[in-house]
Amino acid sequence: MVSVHGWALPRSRRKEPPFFTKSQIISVLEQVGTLLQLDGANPFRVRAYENASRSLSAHEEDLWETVNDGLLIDIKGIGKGIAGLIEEAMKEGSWGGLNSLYEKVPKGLIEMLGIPGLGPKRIKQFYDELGIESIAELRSAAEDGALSKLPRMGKKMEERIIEGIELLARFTGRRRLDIGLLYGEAFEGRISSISGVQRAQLAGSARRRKESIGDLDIVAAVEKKNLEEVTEAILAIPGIAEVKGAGDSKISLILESTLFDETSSRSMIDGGVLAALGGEAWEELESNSTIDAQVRLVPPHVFAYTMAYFTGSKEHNVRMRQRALDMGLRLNEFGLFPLEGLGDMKGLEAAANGMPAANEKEIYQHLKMDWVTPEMREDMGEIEAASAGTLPNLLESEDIKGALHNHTTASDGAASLTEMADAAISLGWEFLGIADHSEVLNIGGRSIGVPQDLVFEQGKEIRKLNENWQDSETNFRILHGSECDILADGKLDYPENVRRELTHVVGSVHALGSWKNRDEFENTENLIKAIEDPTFTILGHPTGRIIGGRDGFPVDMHAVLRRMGELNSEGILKACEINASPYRLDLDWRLCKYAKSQGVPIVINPDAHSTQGLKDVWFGVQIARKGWLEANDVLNCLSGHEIESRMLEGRK
DNA sequence: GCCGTTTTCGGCCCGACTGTTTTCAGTCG
Repeated sequence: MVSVHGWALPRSRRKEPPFFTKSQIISVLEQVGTLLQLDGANPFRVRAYENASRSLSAHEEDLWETVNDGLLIDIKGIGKGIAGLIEEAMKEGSWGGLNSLYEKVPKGLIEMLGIPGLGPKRIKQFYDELGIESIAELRSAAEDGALSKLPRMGKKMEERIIEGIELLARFTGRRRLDIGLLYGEAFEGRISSISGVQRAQLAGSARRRKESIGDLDIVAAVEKKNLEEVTEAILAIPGIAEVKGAGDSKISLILESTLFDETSSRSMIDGGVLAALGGEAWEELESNSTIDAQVRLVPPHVFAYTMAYFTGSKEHNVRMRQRALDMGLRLNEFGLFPLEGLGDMKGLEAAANGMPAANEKEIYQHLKMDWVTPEMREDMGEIEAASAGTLPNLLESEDIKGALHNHTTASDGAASLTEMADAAISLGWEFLGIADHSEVLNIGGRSIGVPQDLVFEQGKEIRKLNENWQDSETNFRILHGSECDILADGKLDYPENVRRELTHVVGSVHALGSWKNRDEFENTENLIKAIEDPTFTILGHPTGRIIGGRDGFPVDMHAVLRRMGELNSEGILKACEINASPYRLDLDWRLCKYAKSQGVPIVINPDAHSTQGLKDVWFGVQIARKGWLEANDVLNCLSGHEIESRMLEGRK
């Protein structure tokens, strides 16, 4: 659902420039794109704003510096018009002509965009012709039959709109990666086992391991003669709540959790994903969830092309097609063919005359590129790297030898120190970092932090366990850390002598309230202040976001990572966590490459509150791969011995 | 609105599905 909250031009609380932050400008540009659509603007002008917003998010430098250096228009996608807008906003604090655009478009129109099947054109038509400004008005107009009197509208559209409004109310939007993968893999398994399906594979954002998934895409290779019976078999799979459409090549439906009722469905899920899922995910599945899914049925010889196409991302595909065009070729979901000489042939007919590809690798080869792993297909530089042969050698799950941020019963964990250690050993790890909450933390009025004297007790217990393992020649050790609260003023919890007792300090913000009510400049300053504390080693869940739950606090992560990079270059270890819980996945993958470029080491931390929770590391690895990270960039790949000395030596 | 080994105009990715039509517009991914 498109949230109307925040759909207004921001007002600056600052007395001097820069009056707005980069993230505020990014969000305004994106909103302007949507508002222009609803205003009936030229679609290419709309796209220009969307592109500008996107390229600004990818822009790694300090925006205020870029503006002052006059380098704004050097950013691809930002021309004279939008550059002027940004400059005025940052320097003068005003938004020029945008005010009238924001006033002109009623907020209810934005909400209507969330209704499936309704887009800007029809919403504008309803507004212009019938004065409809809200979902409630739209509903009554549909029920009264007023909509069907408009051109190219009929009874069916009215029904679809009413259904869409109900769906919007029920369906809360995107699913977390863990939930999406669970559905996706179970459904993929079901379809694969249908006779007549040569192969079926999950594509889309689930295959790209996005942190949240809007809907599932599954591609199935089916001979034409089997199409009918396969379609029938797919529609008979248990767990289909609703069929939204079914054509010759595409079936759209809504899945619900009864898909998992039979154990055979569960057994079809990939071991890695299944193992990584705790009981909570299952409970959530049982309770409420549904997810949209699309199945694409294609002839086996074009399967690779269709997989590439529906894996996306949209942005990656646009670049791929552009590259094909530059080589005089047309790329689509059926194949790759010369622009000339095909006459009016289209789609599958044309594919018969195209360049064959048995797998995705061959498609990329045709375009003179290395194969790009699905996680990286986001147009974040992978097109250029694949063309130049400089793609990174990504981190693998097998490279992980431990993790540094986990909880025990000393704070809010469910398992004891020895239970957590045993679980880590059975995963084949060489080390486990314990980082229970610091003293100040209480949740719901109940203190869950570890009091100072117990920190010293925990240290003794850990030293004893480590000695035992050493004596028995077990290659395993516990690293004694703390997840130390970063207070609102940028100071760390615990007196310094307590923090000095520890091998590592994971500094995290928990009292989000005061951080969310402050502006980005102040938050960035306070976060950097905390990081500069000599005892601080790892930045835990940097923004505090909960996927599908709440946004993080506003902070300029580029600036934070730049400062961390400077300190690392002085030989002081300041690492950044990728919190691997599927609820967080924070540091965001979009920032990993930048962290790496600044020389900031990454630690993938499951933030486990139980033995099962350790397996969340798998999700962190997916996100690290999505962020271009290699084993060298990730501290989890050090041996137990190396990590301990790295932590101790890095502290100055 | 942006962009240019086709630079100041004329493009801007491509196809399926649906519902409305009798050739196509809107939406979606």
